[in-house]
Amino acid sequence: MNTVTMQDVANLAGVSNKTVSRVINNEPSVSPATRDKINKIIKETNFQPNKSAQSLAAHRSLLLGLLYDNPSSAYITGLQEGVLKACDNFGYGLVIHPCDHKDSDLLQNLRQLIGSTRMDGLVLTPPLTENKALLDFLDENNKPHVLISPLDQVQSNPLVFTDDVSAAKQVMQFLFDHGHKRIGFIQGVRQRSGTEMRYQGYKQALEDNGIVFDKDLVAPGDFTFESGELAAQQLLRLDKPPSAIFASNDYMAAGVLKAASQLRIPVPYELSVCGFDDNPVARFLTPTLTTVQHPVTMLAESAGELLIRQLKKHLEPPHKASDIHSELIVRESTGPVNSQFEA
Amino acid sequence: MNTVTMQDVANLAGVSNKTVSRVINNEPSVSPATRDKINKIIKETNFQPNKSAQSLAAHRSLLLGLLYDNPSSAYITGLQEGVLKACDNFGYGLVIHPCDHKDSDLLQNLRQLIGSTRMDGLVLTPPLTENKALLDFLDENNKPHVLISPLDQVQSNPLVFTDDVSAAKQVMQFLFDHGHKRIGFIQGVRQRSGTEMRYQGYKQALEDNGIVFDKDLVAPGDFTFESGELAAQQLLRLDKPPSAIFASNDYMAAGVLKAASQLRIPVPYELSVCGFDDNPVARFLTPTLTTVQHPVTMLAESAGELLIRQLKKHLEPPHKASDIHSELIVRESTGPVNSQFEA
DNA sequence: CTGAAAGCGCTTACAG
DNA sequence: CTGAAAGCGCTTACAG
Repeated sequence: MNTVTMQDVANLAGVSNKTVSRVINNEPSVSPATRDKINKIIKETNFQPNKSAQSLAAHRSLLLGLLYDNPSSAYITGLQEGVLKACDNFGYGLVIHPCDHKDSDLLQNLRQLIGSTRMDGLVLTPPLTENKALLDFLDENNKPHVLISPLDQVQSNPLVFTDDVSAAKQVMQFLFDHGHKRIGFIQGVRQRSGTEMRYQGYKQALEDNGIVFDKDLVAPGDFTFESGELAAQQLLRLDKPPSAIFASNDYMAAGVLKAASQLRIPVPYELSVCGFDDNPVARFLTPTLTTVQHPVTMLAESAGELLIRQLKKHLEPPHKASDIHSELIVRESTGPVNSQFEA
Repeated sequence: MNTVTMQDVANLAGVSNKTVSRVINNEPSVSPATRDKINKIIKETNFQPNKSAQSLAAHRSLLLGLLYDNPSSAYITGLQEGVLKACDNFGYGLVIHPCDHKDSDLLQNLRQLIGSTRMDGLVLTPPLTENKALLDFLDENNKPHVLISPLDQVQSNPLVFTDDVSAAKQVMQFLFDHGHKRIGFIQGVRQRSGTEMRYQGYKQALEDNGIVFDKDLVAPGDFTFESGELAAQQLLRLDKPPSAIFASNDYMAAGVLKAASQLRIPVPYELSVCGFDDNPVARFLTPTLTTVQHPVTMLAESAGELLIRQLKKHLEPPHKASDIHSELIVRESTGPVNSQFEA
């Protein structure tokens, strides 16, 4: 296939390979004329530097690692798309690594992976972002890493984050605006920052609207469909059931739709349902789900860029963090209280 | 991190680096004693060969490429999981490459990708497996590739396949067994082998059961939710509507559920619905969807192994193809004709 | 069964 | 602004 080497280009241009190297790496101190000539030859010959040779000589792999442990395929492919975009833009390759955050061999496997790929840096996603042992391990081994995560406290690591508190408040405000006052809430897995932030958003929105918090309207969940179904059964069987349920993610919201169907409660006429994440499932349900779009691809691209900037000394220093906004997506599963929509 | 080199291991073992190389690559003609001693030192020092050096010296990247253009995230992550497993087992890395099979720059982008990564071989999935120009391009550039695809004709390329005809027949047989005689069918994108095979399965099953084919019961679709909804509306408004609808994939089956809901036709009491693929959405719908599990992870692992065998001369020659079976998953959306289930 | 020499295609550190 | 030399850590081709 492409077997042109840097030396070939250098010979054609009548310069040393070092000068070609300078052009490839965008180093300064090459005369414009020389640079142009070399670039022209690179284009003509379709020269592409050999990554293995670059890595070996420069003691860096030009590889980024992407670590995740998430049950949502849509989240994973969104992540990959974003990080790949950043990698492509800066000449990096990507090593994907699905893992199990509860596996006791996690660190051992990771040590193996890093040892064999020599990846230059990593992008981490929840719940791995909350694994102290993992973060310490990366620090000790001097592997730069950027986290993608809801921001719930000051972090010592570079971070790309969403503000899940305000996103949850948006959902609540939408429901208030449609006349709902008794709004149920289904929590996610405990001790995950996103879980806590969405719950805070729920509570703050109640307070901002002068509605007294009622702990009976809060049901536990673990982000699974089944837990959403159970939680909804609990909420809908209350003496004074809610007129709307806000689930901390879309899988649980799908479970709410199922529970409502079994209890013969028509959505959205007697119950409004909201989710979180804008998982594709939200579009395929009947009725379709009102939810919050989680801008995972943009987050991932930012995270990739942030990481690469850290790795490249001659680029500006990394931003400490960046905030990307979520967006409310209104669909059929929500409506005014006791709405009289046509069937 | 791990900065032990082959030379370090050789020095510790009192042999030349060539001998260590032989052990690492499982080459024959090393005395058992020497091999054991070297393996022991490798373990103690936690030595892992530098991939960049291996690639550079051996003129191969030890990288596999995975190409896909599929709207289903679950399909993509399933693929990746399988190919990654094969890669891990044989010391290969994986380069993932989402692409657009309708993009006119497809080949140009691919040329770029292959040139920059030097990937040793590729795994292709539909619809890329049916892109003649792409396959020719890979042949011309001498890049081994394995296809994952339904098998509808003799293929010149190594292939891992499912038999979608018999899988579709399984679905039909299940419906016949429950008394259905008028069964609607929603087709997928034209000229894709899976589409044609599932349709063949539908027709063959009718014939095998002595039921006359009725073209009014077949509606076109394109694998999207929306197309399934439209097709179902068409079928359900027939003078003699079907008592069951078999959609060529789960997204379209989800659309059928929506259409049924809007037409106030209760599923499964007055209509049974079947899909194909066992996409996660099938579990989250209400009612849950009866479908055919597409064993994509197993297919992908087989494809990866097949490809690696081709690349390694000292392993046995590649099997020409292998067949992996699909499995029917029965869920709530199907039942006997006019079933009187409890609500 | 084992090893010495050359080389893969780049970058680094230095010199000018 | 440019280049000559050494070297990154392996494999190849050969010799014994």
